[in-house]
Amino acid sequence: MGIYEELQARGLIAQVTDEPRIRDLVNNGKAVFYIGFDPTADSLHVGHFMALCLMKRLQEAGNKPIALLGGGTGMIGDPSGKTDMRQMLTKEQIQHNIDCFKEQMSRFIDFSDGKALMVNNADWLLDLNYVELLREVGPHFTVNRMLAAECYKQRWEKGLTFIEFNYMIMQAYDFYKLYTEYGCNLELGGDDQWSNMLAGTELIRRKIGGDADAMTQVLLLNSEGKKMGKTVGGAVWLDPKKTSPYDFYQYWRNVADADVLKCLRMLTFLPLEQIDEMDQWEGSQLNTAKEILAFELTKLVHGEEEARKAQDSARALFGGGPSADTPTTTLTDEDLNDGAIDVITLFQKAGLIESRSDGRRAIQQGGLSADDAKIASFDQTFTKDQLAQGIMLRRGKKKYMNVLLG
RNA sequence: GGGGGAAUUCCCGAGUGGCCAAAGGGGACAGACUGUAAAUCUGCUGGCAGUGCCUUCGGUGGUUCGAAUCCACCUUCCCCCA
Repeated sequence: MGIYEELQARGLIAQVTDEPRIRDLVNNGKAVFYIGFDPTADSLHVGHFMALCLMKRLQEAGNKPIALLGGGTGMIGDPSGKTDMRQMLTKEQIQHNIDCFKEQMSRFIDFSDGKALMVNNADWLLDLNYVELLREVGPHFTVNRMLAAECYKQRWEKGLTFIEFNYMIMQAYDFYKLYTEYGCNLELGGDDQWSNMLAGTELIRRKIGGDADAMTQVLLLNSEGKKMGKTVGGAVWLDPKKTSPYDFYQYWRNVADADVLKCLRMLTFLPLEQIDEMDQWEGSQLNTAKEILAFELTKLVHGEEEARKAQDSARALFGGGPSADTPTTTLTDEDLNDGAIDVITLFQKAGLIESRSDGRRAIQQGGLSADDAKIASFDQTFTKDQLAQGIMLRRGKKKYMNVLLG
């Protein structure tokens, strides 16, 4: 089985321009492919992670990846699938984000000895001359075709600004540039990028008669049809400072039953045979599959040690006992009042309640506990001695904090 | 450039002078049930305080005993025409 067939079996391939040709390229290590990453935040997230995994799989199969950082396209903003225009980033923000991206990427992809390249499209896009560009690429696109592109559909209601409308041109130009400068013959991206990618292959064909291909990756949607890797608080980040390894682990540990196998196939590097076996599992047995998924992904992103810690503390917590890796807040004597502290203040210091009112409501509903004993009254207090030994505070089933006296 | 409309608590969306901290829905949170799942049911959702007080309805002023609701100006957004 070649890498192409494996990608297919994992359910990763969404659309391709020319299947036989792409199959031949990637299976024989002849692809020089690129994936673009626009520096919209100071950390990569799960969506990028999928792209990096695809990059890694293809690199291991002997193909050469080019990671394209969007220092130039980031100045425009991709409207694909967005309902609103993004806030424009300053040049400084973009540069900062690029630096963060670079660091995180090099942990996944081997850039040594020219095995992979990292380039920044700011290097060519920022120097473009407007009139020259218009003459160079303008004649190869028609506005009516561009408007018909699926990726702009979402913007019919809210309005598409001219700057964003040009994003497709910029991305097409990138591919053209990489094709001519680096012999890049394949562009990969999320399925929402299809229109932009096609624009690139067409530009290459029309301008210089070259054959370049595009392949999109299936977007990771949950069983409700929403993009995975998002929480109420925002994205699930790869940066441990933004999403802790424990939270990262828990995100995957808590995916819906219907999504576990799909995630295992699409995101992990476990052999397909092993995953197929898990496919037989049912009911609560799926919890094991979820643990495997969470562990494998945490390991890929944060390393084995962090993954182990996250798993241990999750098991300990849900198994009832304390754990050495429980998140801890340390209080000082200044936090105490006459050698004691009241419940609400305590939970507030631990960051488990948003306000004192929130704390009162939580107590009324029986949502708070300390050392597995439910808090029954607002005016319960804890003494210095109790704190000194450490108290495990808990809100609901999943949020907890160990409190110590420092 | 001309004409019309809108801005409400996390989101959508009621509310057109006191009974509004503000209907309803969504989401979030908590409880029951469970498998750290889904579905379902219940509670809860500005802050501080034990029935009271404080801050909120785009911004700034004004009218009034009293304004989310009325007036003026400002800002932003949308729609129609060009």
